[in-house]
Amino acid sequence: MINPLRGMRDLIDNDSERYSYFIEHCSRIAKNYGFAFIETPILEETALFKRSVGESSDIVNKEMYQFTDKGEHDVCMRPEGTAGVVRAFISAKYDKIGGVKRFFYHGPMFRYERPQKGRLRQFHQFGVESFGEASAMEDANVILMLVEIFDFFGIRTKLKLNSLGSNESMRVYKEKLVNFLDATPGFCADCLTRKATNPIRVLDCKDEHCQSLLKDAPVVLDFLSPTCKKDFETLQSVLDSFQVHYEVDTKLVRGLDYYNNTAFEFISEEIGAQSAIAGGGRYDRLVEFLDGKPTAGVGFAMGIERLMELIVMGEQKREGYYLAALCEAALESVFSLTIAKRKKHITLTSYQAKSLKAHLKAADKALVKYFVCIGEDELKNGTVWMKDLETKEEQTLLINNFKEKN
RNA sequence: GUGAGUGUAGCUCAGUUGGUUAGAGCAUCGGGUUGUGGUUCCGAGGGUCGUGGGUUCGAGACCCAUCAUUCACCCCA
Repeated sequence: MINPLRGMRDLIDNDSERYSYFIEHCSRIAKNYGFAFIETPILEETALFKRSVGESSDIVNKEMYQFTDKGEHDVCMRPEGTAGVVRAFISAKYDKIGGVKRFFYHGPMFRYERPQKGRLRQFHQFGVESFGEASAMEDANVILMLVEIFDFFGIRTKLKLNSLGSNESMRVYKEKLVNFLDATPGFCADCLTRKATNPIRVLDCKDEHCQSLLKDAPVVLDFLSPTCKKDFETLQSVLDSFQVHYEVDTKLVRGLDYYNNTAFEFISEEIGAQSAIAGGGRYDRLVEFLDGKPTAGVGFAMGIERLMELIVMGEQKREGYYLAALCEAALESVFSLTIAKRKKHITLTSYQAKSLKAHLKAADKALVKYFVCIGEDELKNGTVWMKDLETKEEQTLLINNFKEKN
């Protein structure tokens, strides 16, 4: 028997239903917010991710499904969605045209990691990217959209918010932080390596001792320029006005290099250690990184598998017909009735003549609303016998009347 | 990449200190005399006990290896 690869799962039965339910309503909400569907290739040039996600990130360093294809191209299965959408934005020359463009996407992402609860090698994200709108109102806009999505699905979340500032202020901040780390002994081994590779990652170390040492560390927000500071205040006041609860967490840093200013993360406490269910922020320099004209950008991505654990589906209601033959002679007309009924309704049938009881059992299990059968009596009279499996009402009607019935 | 736990029927699991033909519940299928489902009663099918080696008169139980899986670290959605 061939099993799926490690960390890869089939979307089947209950899961596939929840998946399409999730996509359906996220798409609807995204469209209402002015976003249009985009689908980009799963396979891209490796350079795209190296330049956008960043060489210092673990995603690029050790988690990419990277290989050389038959044409000797260095390619990679996308580990996240933003890079591809930005590339598509530039490929379509929208950076040159200017104006505002908003996209939403969903689909599989690939990271070669050790699987655990809420973490797969092939997983799915739903995300949005907004281009050309520099106002902090747009940051608020995408956050409000997430809030609406979580409200719709009845998912309880916590929102964490931070501002990373501009490129320059971040550079100054990192310097100060490294100075602080150098002057403070006692950080764990992981933190010491982070200090060299990506010092701001020290801030979200889970080690309690490290966290206590960080009490006196410099804080990003203190380094913001007046405009960045004002933008962050605007964002907060909009969220306040919509009664969106959030916590400013100056230790929130994102693992991807392209973020500036607003960074945010939605957390759930009900799904294990991998608690981030959505994350995003502003990336005003990313289009430029990928050879486009400087264009403001902001977006987010949600981890669909993590969210699916939190979605409770309502009870399935009965729907459609089950047509059955009680004797061999009725099989033909049952089948042609079935085909006719399918023009308008979900219609199931069985190709075998069986006892009424056996058919009723099957119809019941299939959760149809109406059971319809033809046996010897009906055949003789040109009728069908119909039972509503919810109300238990029964009736006999002429075949033609049944055909025309809605 | 690191650490710990778990692999017995489609699913959830029993299986005594190693001892005959490996069990239950659920699910599936069939039946309970006349053409009535979800709740009942009876019956049936379904297992190379993850795989490979070893210890033993004898292994589902013990040992080693291997694979898979789960959880956590790392990291992230």
